[in-house]
Amino acid sequence: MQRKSFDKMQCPIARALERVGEWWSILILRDAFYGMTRFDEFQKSLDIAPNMLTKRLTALVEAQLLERRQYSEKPPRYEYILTERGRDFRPVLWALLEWGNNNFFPEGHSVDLVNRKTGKVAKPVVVDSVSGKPMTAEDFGPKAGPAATEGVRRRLAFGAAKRLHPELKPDFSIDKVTS
Amino acid sequence: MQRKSFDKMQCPIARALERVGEWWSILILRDAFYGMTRFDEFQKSLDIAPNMLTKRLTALVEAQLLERRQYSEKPPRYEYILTERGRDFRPVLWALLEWGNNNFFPEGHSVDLVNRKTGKVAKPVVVDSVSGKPMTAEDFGPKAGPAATEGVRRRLAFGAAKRLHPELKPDFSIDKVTS
DNA sequence: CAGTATCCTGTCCGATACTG
DNA sequence: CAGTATCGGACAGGATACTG
Repeated sequence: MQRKSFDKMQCPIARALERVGEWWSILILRDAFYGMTRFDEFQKSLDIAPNMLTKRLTALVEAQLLERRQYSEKPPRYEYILTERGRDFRPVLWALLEWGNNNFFPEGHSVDLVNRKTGKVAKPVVVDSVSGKPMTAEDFGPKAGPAATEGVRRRLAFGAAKRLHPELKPDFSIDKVTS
Repeated sequence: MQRKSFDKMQCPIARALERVGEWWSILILRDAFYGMTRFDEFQKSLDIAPNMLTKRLTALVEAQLLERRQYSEKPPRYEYILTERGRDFRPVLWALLEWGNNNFFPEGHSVDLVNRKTGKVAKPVVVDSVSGKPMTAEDFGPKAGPAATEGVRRRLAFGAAKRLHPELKPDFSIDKVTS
């Protein structure tokens, strides 16, 4: 064992990273969203070593983010298509893009997300679709779910304890809620 | 050189990954959002080797996601506080959490994002704050920005070309927009 | 408590050559 | 075109011991 399995940690972020935490994985998904499906399309775009690409593609297929589909009988040819689970990853990619744009492009943006109808540059924000409110740290926070284990509870309790320090402003967890 | 520098790639997602692409980095940020600030708080929560934690913390400080702040003269003690750039990462974390919850917790959620006022479990979605519309792949797509380089343009053009295949449904880029 | 110092192993990753 | 095979280097990451 070199790296610990994050699956043991009962945390949704850790489990997500278990599938897309590798350096190349997210970039491959990005290109899949750009419409790429074939081995050499990915390879040219990413300038990645072929053996590495094979490995990452295989892992993404096993994690069911991509589906390997034969599109030619002879010669046998395969393409890699985003599954629903893979397409569901889009919000993460966009949040990451927005963060990258805002923080690491002093020279100006290279890519923007654009409204197809109006042509205007979009400004992605995360909103709670239940209440319709933007998900600020003041109004929303993490809370133990039905399947929470001891480790998770401890971490959440920690945030609740620190709530007393008003000069720090993290996402303090919610231990007791006025429901 | 082991890994290529993603900074060379003029892509916002690649640049973002340059800072948070390491396995532990995002988990450290998660705990920072939970309110943790000290070395041993992170260490206990993550069960990470101390030398690795030192390395990752240093990298996050250098990337200006965390700030190392002295909170005691003698003995000299430091804590790690989220900078604004670090706090700005929250939407990514929440998108990742949501994706993890939806896809890898058949046994039920361990952590939910909750509306503090109503106590209801939130459903995070990405919305364009300019138009107020949910950012679906049909209505929004990536487009070359003012500082786009040749490599980026090529990738975007690729998506546009594939637009002709209606059976595939990626985020085809926007080459020409009816503004 | 907050790390530093060593040592070791696994593997990520790149480079290159080769195949049906 | 779509990979497989092989090689080697760098380093992430783990384990442990130690320090002020």
